[in-house]
Amino acid sequence: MLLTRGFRRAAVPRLARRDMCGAAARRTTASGLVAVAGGGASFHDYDAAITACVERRALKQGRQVHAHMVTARYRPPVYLATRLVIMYARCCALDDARNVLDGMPERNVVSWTAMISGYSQSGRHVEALQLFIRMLRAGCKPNEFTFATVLTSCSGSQSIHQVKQVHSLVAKTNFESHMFVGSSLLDMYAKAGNIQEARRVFDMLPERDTVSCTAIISGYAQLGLDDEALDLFRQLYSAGMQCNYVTFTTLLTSLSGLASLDYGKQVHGLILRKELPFFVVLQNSLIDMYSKCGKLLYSRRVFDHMPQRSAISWNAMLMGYGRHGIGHEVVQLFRTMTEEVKPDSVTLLAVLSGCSHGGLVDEGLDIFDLIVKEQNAVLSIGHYGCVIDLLGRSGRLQKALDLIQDMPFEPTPAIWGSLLGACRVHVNVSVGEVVAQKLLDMEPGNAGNYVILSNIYAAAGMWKDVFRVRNLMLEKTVTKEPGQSWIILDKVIHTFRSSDRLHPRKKDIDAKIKEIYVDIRAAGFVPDLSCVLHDVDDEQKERMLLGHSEKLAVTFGLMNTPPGLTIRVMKNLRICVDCHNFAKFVSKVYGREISLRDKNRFHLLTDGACTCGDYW
DNA sequence: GTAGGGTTAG
Repeated sequence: MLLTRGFRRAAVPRLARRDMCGAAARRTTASGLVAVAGGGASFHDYDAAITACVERRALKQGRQVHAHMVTARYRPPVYLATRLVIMYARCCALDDARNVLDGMPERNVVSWTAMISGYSQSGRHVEALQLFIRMLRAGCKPNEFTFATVLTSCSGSQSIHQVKQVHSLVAKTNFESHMFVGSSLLDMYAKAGNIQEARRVFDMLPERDTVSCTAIISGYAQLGLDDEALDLFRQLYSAGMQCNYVTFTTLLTSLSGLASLDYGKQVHGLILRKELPFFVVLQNSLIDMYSKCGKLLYSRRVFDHMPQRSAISWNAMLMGYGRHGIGHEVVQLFRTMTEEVKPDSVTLLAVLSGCSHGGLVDEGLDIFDLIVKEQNAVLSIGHYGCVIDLLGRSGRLQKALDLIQDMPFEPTPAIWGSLLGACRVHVNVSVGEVVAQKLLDMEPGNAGNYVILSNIYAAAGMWKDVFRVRNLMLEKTVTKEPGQSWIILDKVIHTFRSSDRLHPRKKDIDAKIKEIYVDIRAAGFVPDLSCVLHDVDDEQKERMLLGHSEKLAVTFGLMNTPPGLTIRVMKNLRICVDCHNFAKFVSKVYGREISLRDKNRFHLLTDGACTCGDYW
């Protein structure tokens, strides 16, 4: 039989077979398949041919082998039919795989699992789970392979109630402590947001490998528990964990969140020393990490040295420039990008938001028009949000309002919020009132909206309305996500919350902040009392403003770093107007550069001015 | 024979 010419399977040890099949396949598929057309092939011929197709993801040849079986009226035994399912599934021909599976008179656990895995790997998680249920109904007992696959689909489909059911099945069959099943299981819990349960599964694993360790670290990272992710990494690393590029990629995500430049550099060094082969994903993480740590030049260095880049690499770099308010670099890099790679929807988002943050209104709008016209791009509400931001920033508030009403999405509070912010900057009462009304209806408990509306009235000198709105606000119960700021000194993270009493050097900080206050008031600083949401007298408001977390962090930085060094402070929310102004004065009076990273962007404050141009 | 963790944006 020419199909497997020069290759005798029985003589080959099992372990070597896979490679031999590959080699045999390369030698035989092209000529062998043609030669086989006339004669009857045996089990071994079919097996070798299918194996070759699986290895090479050769769908066309696979179909030929399958067709050959049909014409030869060869009824494949369970083993061979299963191999066909695997072949089709690996080649992403899921419907063909399913046809073979459905046509099988008998199925075993491998056939079912291969099909489930096919669905799972193509992201068709619901179908994967449905098939798993059919498998159980058919009386087939799942094994560790099945569970590892099904659990992946559980995290993918985010069906919380199925999670528990599958888990209890896993526990019943004693696969909970199987390495693959266990890491799938903990990953599933982590992705469902239940990190405690994920940790419990992880702690119960009798053995741990790189994947299970990475999975649990990634669990913390995905939930934004960056501190915990870093801690756990350090713990596992000193206990001898082996890292690979996925581990580092995950870890870098958390370091980006923390903006921990020192650790970031250290991990980068670790990666270089390991002499890992080139991975685009890992380099992308490095670009993002340096950009979120405020070191855009390092990002660019990584970017420039990449032998290959994906769209994500470009996007990460574009977002970096945008985050730092360097609009012209965004536009320039975008132009270079279009010569090399096809931009995707995230690219457009990056460019638009970059133009907005960098103040390049017309450029941003031009690019938007161009892309919409030329590329028939699929636009998300995020894209509209950016354009509304651009229009708002340039003062074209009515146009922005029209766009909100015309766009094919229901506007979200974030969309209205961005326009309301623009109304405050450009003091537009008429549009502001319309927008605010929408927002107050949608989220009556959000104090921020009342504050901005009252600020608009105040800027327009409409004091009666100011009081009306503030009274309205006090009637509603308001909850706010607690703001916190942090600064990293000597690899120690110092976190501050508003009016924090927990820091061990609280007294020193208080004394220093009062000293600063005197200095900057003398230089012309005026506190913005409208930033205080509570109904208290002005003196109390001033005191509360001084308790804001970003001021505490900046003060702590001023106390503990030598002159000339940039003070780098991070905040989990958008920075407050009064604190922004405070930082401006500090930068001027003390001649210190201050870098403030808020939820959306960097503010680099030098000599009393900020790179955001006071619009954020 | 079938299996687990990862990058930009939100």
